[in-house]
Amino acid sequence: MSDLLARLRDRGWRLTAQRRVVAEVLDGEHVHLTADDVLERATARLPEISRATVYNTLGELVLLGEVIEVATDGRAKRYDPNAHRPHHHLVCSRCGTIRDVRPAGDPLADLPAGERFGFTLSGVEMTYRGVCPDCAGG
Amino acid sequence: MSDLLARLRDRGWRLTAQRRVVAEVLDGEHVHLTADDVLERATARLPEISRATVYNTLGELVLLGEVIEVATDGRAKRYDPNAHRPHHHLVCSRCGTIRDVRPAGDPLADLPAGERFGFTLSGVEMTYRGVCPDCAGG
DNA sequence: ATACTACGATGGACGAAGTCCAAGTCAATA
DNA sequence: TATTGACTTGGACTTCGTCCATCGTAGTAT
Ligand SMILES: [Mn+2]
Ligand SMILES: [Mn+2]
Ligand SMILES: [Zn+2]
Ligand SMILES: [Zn+2]
Repeated sequence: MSDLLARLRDRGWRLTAQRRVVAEVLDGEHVHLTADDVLERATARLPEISRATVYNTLGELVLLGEVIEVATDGRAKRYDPNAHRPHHHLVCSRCGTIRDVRPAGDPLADLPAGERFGFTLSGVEMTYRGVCPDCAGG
Repeated sequence: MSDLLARLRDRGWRLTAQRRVVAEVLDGEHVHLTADDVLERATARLPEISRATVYNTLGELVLLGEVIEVATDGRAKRYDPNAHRPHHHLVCSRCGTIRDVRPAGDPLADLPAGERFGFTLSGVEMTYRGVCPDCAGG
């Protein structure tokens, strides 16, 4: 995490209180916050931060490859700091909780040539759906 | 397609000109239109149709399992009439074209128990990304 | 330490996508 | 052909996100 701030400084980022707070809020495992979640938590630490700055900072982190945008539903995008180890997502259909998962196998290789329509493939996103233990009443 | 209208009538649907037109517009292979696309094409056939009716009808078709909602990006949802044979999607990163694809293997089975976090799995969506032949300049 | 300045922050207007509602219309039935 | 409840309509509203003119400040130079 302070690694993150160091990387950003190296890339010429001006280290402002706002950017620091957004980076702090995004720290952790299985973190998939909406921009408004980030704004809310950032505001708790730095009351005068603005919505525009949260969006700006998130957008920059995405461009730098430090954060991944996840769109598991038609609602607000989620921002995922776990950008350095590729993974997929498991989403609870009831409460929306999202977990990071790593399926076995190579899904890219599983797309036969006859099903590629001449595309040059670059990646694949998988969204597993299910019901989490809490929502199943276990 | 007229199968569709028959199924809908059987399920107690009132067969209006608007619903007929929406169903017609959604006919075909590799069809993934936004609600506004549907509205535009429906308006060409039935000028007085309203946006609300397009959304209402699409929503009903989704509930009935006749159409699938596809959210491949953070933009407008796409509506896919190919609901009866399960498939995944291949999306061009440049132009946004979407093709239906059927990867080999069973991606659900590829999620190890240790990666399921106690969830009861119900399905998985895969979005392959790449560049289509047209956009690659071939 | 102080001044400078370009980069970043701000808030509010704007836009895109989608939902909701009260009032009017019409498909199906008798 | 009369009836009626389901369907349609336009517009207001909500949510999510972008844009922009202006202000503030982090980093640098002196
Ligand atoms: Mn994740
Ligand atoms: Mn499809
Ligand atoms: Zn849950
Ligand atoms: Zn393309």
